[in-house]
Amino acid sequence: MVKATVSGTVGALGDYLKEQRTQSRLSLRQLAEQAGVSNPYLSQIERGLRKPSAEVLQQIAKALRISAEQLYIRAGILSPDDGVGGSVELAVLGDTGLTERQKQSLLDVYASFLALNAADEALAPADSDEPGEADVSTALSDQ
Amino acid sequence: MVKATVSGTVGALGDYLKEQRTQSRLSLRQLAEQAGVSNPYLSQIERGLRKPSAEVLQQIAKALRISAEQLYIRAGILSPDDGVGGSVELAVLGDTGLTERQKQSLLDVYASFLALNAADEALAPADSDEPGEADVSTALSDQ
DNA sequence: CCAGTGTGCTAGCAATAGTTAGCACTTTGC
DNA sequence: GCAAAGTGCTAACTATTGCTAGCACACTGG
Repeated sequence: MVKATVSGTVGALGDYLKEQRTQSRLSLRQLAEQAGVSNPYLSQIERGLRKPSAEVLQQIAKALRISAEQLYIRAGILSPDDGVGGSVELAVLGDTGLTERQKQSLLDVYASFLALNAADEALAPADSDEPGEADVSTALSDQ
Repeated sequence: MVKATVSGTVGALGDYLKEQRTQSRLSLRQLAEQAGVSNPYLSQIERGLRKPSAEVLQQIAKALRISAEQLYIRAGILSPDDGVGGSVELAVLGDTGLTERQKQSLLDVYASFLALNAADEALAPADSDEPGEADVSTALSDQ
């Protein structure tokens, strides 16, 4: 079964989209209705046969509670560090949806990752690619 | 001269777009070339006659060094504090010091926090049955 | 005065986004 | 066993995107 993507990148978007949808336990029709598009069309987007318009993509992202920009990035359409090079610390601290403790925890984890990588790099340089599907999906204990 | 906006919101996007372009001292053709679209088309977008596709909008935003999400928000298409806690996601995804798996983990934790708070705030469990029992420390040690 | 180049805009066409109607398959309940 | 309602997909059509060619106006400098 060959994959019939219209143009490389779109397939990735569709895959990510579907992944997010199923993870949200939404049926194709449900998401389609929430996003205000027809279900066949959403189906085609997920299979990479169509490229959604800006408005449609926005609606879908909204329905999935994710950023459209993130959708682009994850789909490989937009390079992560183009004009949007916001620092993680600032973004986290400025987030109004997090408590102070949560911010602290998040930044601790972030710092740990960076430290870990720094140590790694010292030992074995030249690491860049990995097919990461690290689904932690953890509901942590109360913060 | 009838006001010829295709649909309310688009006009706003066009206005903001033009504002950004002139502010960057770019001619219509210059921006069009940088964004990889034709100048007549860009013109039409600015006047609210056409709604650009997701890809085109992204290219334009990139050429203007602004976020497409910002474009949406400023144009009034997307409400600022909607589903878009996006800046954290963007910052994390754009961080070159993290591996993909680490980004995923971090964002999962972040999402968990948000979900937790949302549930709290609404005082409505609205639970969707979380399978994972992992914990921050687990996510950490395993990267 | 008029070629040359810059600006943005209009017209008309080709490609494709997004639609409604309906098929095939699976599960649920009577 | 089979209606009913769920899932996703195909097909044919309309509406819109985004293109190329070219116009009208302003500003240069020869």
